Amino acid sequence: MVEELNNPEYKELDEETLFIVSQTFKALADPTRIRILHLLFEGEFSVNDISETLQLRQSNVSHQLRFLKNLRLVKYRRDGKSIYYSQDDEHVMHILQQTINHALHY
Amino acid sequence: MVEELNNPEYKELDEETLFIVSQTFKALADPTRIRILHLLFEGEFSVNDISETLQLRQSNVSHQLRFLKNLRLVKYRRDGKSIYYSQDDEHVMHILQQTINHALHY
DNA sequence: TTATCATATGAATATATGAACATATGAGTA
DNA sequence: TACTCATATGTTCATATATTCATATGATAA
Repeated sequence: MVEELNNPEYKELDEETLFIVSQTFKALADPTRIRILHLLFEGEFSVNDISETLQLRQSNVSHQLRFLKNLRLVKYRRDGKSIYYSQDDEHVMHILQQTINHALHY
Repeated sequence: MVEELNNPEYKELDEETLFIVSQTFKALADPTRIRILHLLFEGEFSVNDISETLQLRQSNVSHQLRFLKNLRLVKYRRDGKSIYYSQDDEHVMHILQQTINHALHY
């Protein structure tokens, strides 16, 4: 049997997986997006709600939401003139929650 | 009782937590660092091992390891002329593993 | 149908990041 | 001690990213 430390059979991650994983973490790597997702733990919010609660420019919020929407981390629905955003990826939100808790307790 | 969507009691994350969390995810948000950490699932490797296995410049590996070391995601020990790196944060490595598996199955 | 309001988009800019090269460092060993 | 080798560091460059301002879009309500 071959030694683990010198294992010639090591299988690298394929490029697509690498891309998906890095993109996922990139979404969580920015303080503004973390603040938005953290707010969405509480429920559903319009762009304006988010903008006012977090004191961020409307366009900034909109740009970040587009990013999160492209990765399917959030979903939205229209109600009247407003568009309400909410979380749409349990797995990623769980990881965020875990990591926040981890950070809070150290 | 106040409506959830308009909750005046919402507690934002404090700045330090926000920083730690974003830094942690930043470490995992780059394909090169993911490849290095993924390799470290297999055990302990010298800078040269990593450089050769992953076909990366020595200085690039060294820079990335410093980043990971600053966040205490890896540790090292010297043996002879080489320095061997290994994982040093179970929690983060677990999250990486989870997310890789998640990506692989979708 | 038109006006209005909420949201999205585009362009510009400042900053952050990743990778490369050249070279310094410093422990091990001859 | 002096040399060598593995690793670390400083600098530079190209690219990516976050944010802002100005404006477009498009659905709703008058």
